[in-house]
Order: sequence, then C-alpha cells, then structure tokens
Amino acid sequence: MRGRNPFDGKPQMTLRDVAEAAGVSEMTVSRVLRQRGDVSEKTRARVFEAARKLGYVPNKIAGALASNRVNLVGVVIPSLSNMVFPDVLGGIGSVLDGTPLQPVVGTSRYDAEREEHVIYEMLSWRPSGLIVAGLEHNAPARAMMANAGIPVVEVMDVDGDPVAAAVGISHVGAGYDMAREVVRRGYRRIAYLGSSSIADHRAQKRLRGFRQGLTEAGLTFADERFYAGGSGFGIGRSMTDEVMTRSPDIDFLYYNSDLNAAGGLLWCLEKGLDIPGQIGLAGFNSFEVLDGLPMRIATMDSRRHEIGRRAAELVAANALTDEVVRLIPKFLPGDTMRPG
Amino acid sequence: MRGRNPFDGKPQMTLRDVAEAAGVSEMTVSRVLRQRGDVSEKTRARVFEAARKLGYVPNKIAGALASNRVNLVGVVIPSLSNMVFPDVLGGIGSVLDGTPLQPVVGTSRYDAEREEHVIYEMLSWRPSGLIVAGLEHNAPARAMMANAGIPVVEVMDVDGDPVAAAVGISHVGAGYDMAREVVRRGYRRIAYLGSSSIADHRAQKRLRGFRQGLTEAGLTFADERFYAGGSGFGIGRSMTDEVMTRSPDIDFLYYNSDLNAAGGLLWCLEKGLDIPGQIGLAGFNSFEVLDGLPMRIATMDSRRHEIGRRAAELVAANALTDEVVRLIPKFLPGDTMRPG
DNA sequence: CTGAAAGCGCTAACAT
DNA sequence: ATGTTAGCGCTTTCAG
Repeated sequence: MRGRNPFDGKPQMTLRDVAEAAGVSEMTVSRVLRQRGDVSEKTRARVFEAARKLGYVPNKIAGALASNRVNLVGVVIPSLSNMVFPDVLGGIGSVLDGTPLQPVVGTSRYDAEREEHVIYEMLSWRPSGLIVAGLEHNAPARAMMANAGIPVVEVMDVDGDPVAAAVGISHVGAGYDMAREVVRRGYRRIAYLGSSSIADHRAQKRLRGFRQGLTEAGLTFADERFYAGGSGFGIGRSMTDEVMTRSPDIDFLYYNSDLNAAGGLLWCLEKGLDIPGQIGLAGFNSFEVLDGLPMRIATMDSRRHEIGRRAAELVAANALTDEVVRLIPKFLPGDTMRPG
Repeated sequence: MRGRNPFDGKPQMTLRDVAEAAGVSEMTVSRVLRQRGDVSEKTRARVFEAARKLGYVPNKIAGALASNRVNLVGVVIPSLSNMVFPDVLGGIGSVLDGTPLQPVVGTSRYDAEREEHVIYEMLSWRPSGLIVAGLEHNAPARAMMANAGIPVVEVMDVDGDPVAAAVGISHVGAGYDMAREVVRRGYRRIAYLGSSSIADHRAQKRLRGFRQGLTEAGLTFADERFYAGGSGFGIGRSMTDEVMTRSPDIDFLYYNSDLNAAGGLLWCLEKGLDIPGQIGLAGFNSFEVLDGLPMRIATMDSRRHEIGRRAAELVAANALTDEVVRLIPKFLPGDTMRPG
C-alpha cells in the first residue's frame, strides 16, 4: 500500500467499495453511474442504492485520465471586478449549461506573464476548450494556445491577429463610430477622459479609433485626462471636475467607461450644466445597473453576453477553426447627446 | 494501443517524450519539472531545454491521480453578477496566490439543487478545500460537505448552523444594529425596500434583525416594498417613487442594498427632499464604485474581502476545524442619516 | 447484460 | 544523483 497524503482524513471511497456493497463488478458500477451501456433495471437500482447510501462521489481525476476526456473549458479574463467579464461569463454559462462542459475561470490581472501562467495551468488540466479575453498575449502564451490541440477562442476584440478563432467587436471601430456621431451632432470641443493603462488594450483601441474619427473631421481633442486603475463614479467625477475647470469651453466628454461617465454626468448635473445642449457625454459598455441615473448615458453596447455565447458555441461544437466572428456594437444615444 | 478521443488532434506529449529527448529517465524529468530532489545542474539544464523545445505541458490529471494531491480549492457562490461575490473572490485570491492552491469557481444561481450539483461536481475533482457562500444548503449538499474530508468553510453569514468552519458577519445583527442607529437618530416613519426572494437568505435575515430593532423601540415599518431580481439604480428609484407616493410621510428608507439605495437617493435629490433632515436613507454592503454619488449613502460594510481572506487562510492551513469566525460589519453613517 | 484485463501519465517508495 | 517498480481509480476493450 502506498503512503497517503497526510491530510487525508479518511481514505477515499472508490468504485470498488460501491461494487462490493452492490455485489457486482466495478465495471458494472461504472456503467450504471455513467448511464452507459445496457444494464438490467434490477442491477441499476441496486447500484444506485449502494452509491447513495455510501455517499459515493466519483473521482473525476481518475475518470479523466482513463478516458482522456476532461469536460472543462478554461476561461481566462483579466479580472472579475470589472463588470464586463462576469457578463461574458454569463454568456458562456448560458451555452455550456446545456452541455456536459463546465467553465473554469482564471484571472490574469491585466498582466501578460500572469496570463501566460494561468493559461499554462489551465492547459495542464487538459481542458476541452480555452476561451481567452483579448488578442494581446506574450509569445509563450500564443505558442501554447496555437498548439493546445483544442478549440481556442479569443474574445471581446477583433482588432488584431487571433491565434485561432475570435469573437468580439472592433474597438477601434467603436471609437471611430462614436467620434462620427459626436461630430455629426455638432460637438466641437471634445475631451477624452479615460484609462492610461497600456494593458487596457481595448480602451486604447477605442481611443485610437475615436481620435481618427476626429482627425477625419479636422478636429483634435481639446483636452485629455488619463488615469490608471478601475472605473467608478468617484474617478469619473474628479476627472470631469479637473477637465472642466481647466477647459471650461469643452462641449463633449468622451469616457472610456459608462461608470466614469456616470460620475461625470452627476458632476455636470450638480453644476447645472445643460445636457445635452451645452455639453454632451458618452461612455462605453452599457451597464444595466446604471439605468435609473437621472439621464441615460450615451454609450455603445459591447455585446458581452453574446460574445460569451458565441465563443462557448464554438467550443461546445469542438470547432478547431480560426473563424473570426465580428459583432457590431450597438450605439445607444441615450439622453446625453443632442439629436443629429 | 487504446482508442483515443476522436477530438484529439495530436496525441498528447508525455514525460517519456521529454525523457527521451533529454536522454534521462522519466523520473528524472519529473523531479526536474517539479523542482524536487537533487538533480545535477547539468541534467536540469538538459531537461528544461528539452521540455521547452518540445513545448511540454505537464498533465496534472495524471499527476494528481498519482500523488493524491489536487491543488484546487472549490468556491461555490450564487452569482458573479452581484458585485459582493467577486469581492469575496478577491480576498480568497489574495491568500491563495501565495500558495500552490488555485480557486475554482462555480455558481449556484441562488438555487439549492443547482448548488448541490455544483458541490458534487467540485468534490468529484477531489479539491484540497471547499468554500461555500451561505449557511443554507439542502440535505445532500450538507452531507457531502460534512463528509468531504477536506477543509470546508461557509462564508458571509454566521446566523445559523455551519456544517464545519464559517467566516462571516451576522446579518440579523447588521439589520438590528442599523435599526437602532436609525431610531437613535430620531427617525420614526420607516420603510423597507428590498428583496422578497426567500433564496436571498442574508437579505431576509437583515430584514428580520431590523424589524426586531424596530419592535424593541415600539415601532413597526410604516411601509414595505418588496421586489424580486437583481439590484440597481432603476429598481431602487422606482420602488422609492412608489413608496414615497403612497406614504409621503415616510422619514427613513431602508434598502437591502446600496445599489437600490443609490437609485432612491437620486430620486430624493431630484424631488428636492432634504437629506438627511427630512428623510434618511441606508443601504447595505458599501460599494466602492458608488463613492462619487452626490452624497455618501449610510451603509454597513459587509467586510467581503476579509471574509474571503480568512476563509482561504483556513483552507490553506488545511484546518479541519469547525471554528466560526464572526466579523463585525462596519457601520458607515455617510451623509444620509442625521447625527444622533 | 456482465466481467476481466490492461493501461491512461504520472509520482511515491525504494533501490542503487 | 538517478533509475526501477508499482499503482493511483477509473474506463476502454474484448470476452463471455
């Protein structure tokens, strides 16, 4: 007998225990518990009864090793605190719930090395699929994804060079389209308030697209205010205060996130500014919790749930493709942009 | 040779492949890759080089089966959309990051049967520990938790009968203490606006505690408005509108969540009500994103991060105890309650 | 419909 | 410092 982990309270219960209790072979128990093959009703009942009475919980480690099948899907996202990622997970879950597959989530904290590590750990469990947020990964991570031999789907973003399949929106396009709307509606003195983190690739892309939209209209940003860290009303409020104090003639505030935009909106309302006449605001993402602010913030819905859904569908179908699914973000003018 | 999963692209690379490439035994490769035992520097280098070149990723399934050690910690929570749970996960992660343990998250969606299923699935991976939100579980779930033979910690709540260890706050106490504060500060016509879901055990407990606090002061709720579903500004606003319309003499609004309270706050401010003189508000949880509202909402900080931390510490220490760690929620009067 | 044998990829234990 | 052996708990395969 081999030594056991000193932490083991009681030795683990095995198929053999159930088999003995039911008076059948291990194989029969295995078949019954996996609803596989033909087993007589009488035997089934006996086995189930024995398993239930003993409180048997199958050992998936052993099952996975023997069958070379692991019903897990690795999901790698930067963070759970940013509400966008739980939304994607919701979409993934809505599909996987109809299959034997289970999502397993890991977080990279916007750190490429940590992402590499998380991907490595996930692949070492030999999952049936891998869903990773974003297109920017370091070389080892890309190599692992390329050679995993399982469906790999990069999600949220399609501006770049996917390793395999990708499902997302163009953030450059989202920024560009928003700029066109802003200009079309007559705003001219436009400020950007958003993330300075180069790790926030998608915010950077939106900024780039927006800037290009301005350039094509012969405009540039009248002011810019960057910050590092998470979004929230507080940071949105203080950035807005700072920008509007030093550039009082600004007529439009473009934020990297609805959360920051909400802080800015509250600031503007307190100051008695006329929205959307005197000043307009827009954010990004469309968060349901924010319905109920005094005004609906103009935004682009980033279609997070659908992105999760489509990615999970590719994995569930075991699609070893390099298909790119480009969804179109939905522009929602809300109440904070004047009509064109 | 056994049949392989039809999905397998290429056959999986094994230790043996690395061993052959490096010209050593599988055992030596295993030792090098796990940094175990003494291996000569020369051999180490050769093995690492071979593994790197081949892009070898170890098979944790096989490793776990052989060593009877699985460095996973199951975490079962109702949902990821409710911001409180990611906060707890953050606390768990902050501890587990310093260990070989990895959290694996499953969601029950406030459904006891689904929770049972998720716990069963988790235990079938033979994790090193299990952290489950709440104290209310069905009988099979409790039985599995009791017999898991690993550290099991129930988190968030201590009002009840834990299966093993528990880390949390008393929600009955949180409600009771808030009621005392409200009464002490002179409010008398008090309304409750919150969840009606019997699956939201903790909200129910806070309501119970609050009600008891009122009773002891010779008071009852002047109005009550229940709803089902997630919290948000929109529902908070509409509930508040309804309550204040039918009971205009209300002088305090007690919400089940800061998110709903925020919607109520915005409604009150729009109506030009004098806060906290004419009317007071309080929520529960203390969410950082909400710093930046026009006023800070009175609340109780539910200490979510610390709860996660303490629970993970018990698991990391392999503590097979039934210790109950009762944290004290922090009362934050904010700006929406008049001074006592 | 049921069972026996073999082995999944790795590691503990014991050599040497 | 390195190798050999046995076996983790289950499923595949093949035999009855």
